[in-house]
Amino acid sequence: MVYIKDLSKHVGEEVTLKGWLYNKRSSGKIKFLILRDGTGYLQCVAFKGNLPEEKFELADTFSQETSFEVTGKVKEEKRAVGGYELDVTDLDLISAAENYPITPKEHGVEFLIDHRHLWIRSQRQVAILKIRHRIVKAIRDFFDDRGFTLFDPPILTPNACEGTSTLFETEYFDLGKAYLTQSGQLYAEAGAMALGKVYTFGPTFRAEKSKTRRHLTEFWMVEPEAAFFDLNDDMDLAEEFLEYIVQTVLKDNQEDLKILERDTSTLEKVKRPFPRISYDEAVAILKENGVDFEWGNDFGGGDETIISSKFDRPVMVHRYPSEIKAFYMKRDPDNPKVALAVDVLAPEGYGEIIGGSQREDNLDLLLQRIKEHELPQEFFEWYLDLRRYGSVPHAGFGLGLERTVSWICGLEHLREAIPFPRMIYRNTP
RNA sequence: UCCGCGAUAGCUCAAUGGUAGAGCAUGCGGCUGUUAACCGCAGGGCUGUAGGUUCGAGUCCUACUCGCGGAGCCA
Repeated sequence: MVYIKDLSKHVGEEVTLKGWLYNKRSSGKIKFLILRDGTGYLQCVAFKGNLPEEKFELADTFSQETSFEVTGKVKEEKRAVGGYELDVTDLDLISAAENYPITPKEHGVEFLIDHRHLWIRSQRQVAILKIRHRIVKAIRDFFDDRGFTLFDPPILTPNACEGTSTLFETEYFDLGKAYLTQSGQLYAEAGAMALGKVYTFGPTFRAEKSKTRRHLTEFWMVEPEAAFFDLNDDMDLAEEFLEYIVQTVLKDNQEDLKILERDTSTLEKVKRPFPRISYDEAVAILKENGVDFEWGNDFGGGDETIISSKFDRPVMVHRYPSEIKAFYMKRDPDNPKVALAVDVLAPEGYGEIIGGSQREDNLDLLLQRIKEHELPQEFFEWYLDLRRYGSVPHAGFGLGLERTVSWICGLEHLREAIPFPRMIYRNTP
């Protein structure tokens, strides 16, 4: 048995393939069966007379998504999808598929998402999932090659990490409530004090009732954290990281990007250095564009689009008002009103894909922040220990995997960037 | 939580307040190079639910349910 992606090595040979029927066309004495096997698409041509009569008729009984085995000679054929074609000499049914719900015509998003378990078989979804896989591998390769150690944080946690988001709650035996993690960052900080440079990579959960195309309740996040990094080191890392991911996908997934009809010219521009602007400069941009924006507020989705539209590559916005940022972010010694935080805004309106900061490494200041945010100090004692025993400057960031996939693939909605999206009104299939 | 929009055949959508229609899918027939193939025929509907207005409601009104998008919050 061979796979469609390897057909170039078998031109002229008779081979057997297995897969599913993607589409079928017939014209009397000739039938075209489009086979898909997860690695590609292949037009199988059944000429009457080239295969036993009963096998020729068997093809008529195959409906969309029927699984079957096919044998024939491989030849190059410009007219066919993928550039190769199979002259069928034998054909066998594996299992029938009656009335497959997703037909070759248009469907609404609601119908497709109801049938997500089948929708992922379609060409477009396969391309997205392959790119997602390549991005995940690029992320791991990037950090592994730069001395970062994978460090898995717990998913069940006793408290709200940043004390702001609404979290999913569950009963944890006799210990009361536990929550699904919204970030592995605090644990990553502990890891950085042990291993120097670490990254976490796993699912995170937000119970916010967000009803937008940019939100999921369950999504994947990668969070590097490095000891002895300041904000500039953090931004250097973030831009090298994004450049690597985008250029890797451009190198390895041209076919998939073509299927998605992604305009790759904007992705090709994702090269260092990225523009770095302060929050103040970003506010000035908004005001120049007629937005009535008050210093101290956070940017909304529309604001982010305006700011990012001024640049041809991702833009890093740093030094946000500390009031709107998490308690653990270090304040700028030159201006305590702002935090040493950075958000990276993707181009083309895809918004914030990275949020990061230098962390507060001073015990007394951190204690003060916890009080100001009215957080329960007892839950943070272990975190405060990191400042009690050899505290060092450190920084890190979090990158949302689905937003990154969404941006690189040019998707309309985050729900296509993950195999089984979890949204506020949907947890099936 | 708030603000908009929507719900008609398996799917995508039409239908001035006056007999509920098309394309795709499905079934049958035709075609030796098709590219979401094409041509012909056929089956397929309690118009989201409950009320109301009207001689008459898919269409107008009210409530509800479900969904979609946006705000807030964030990756």
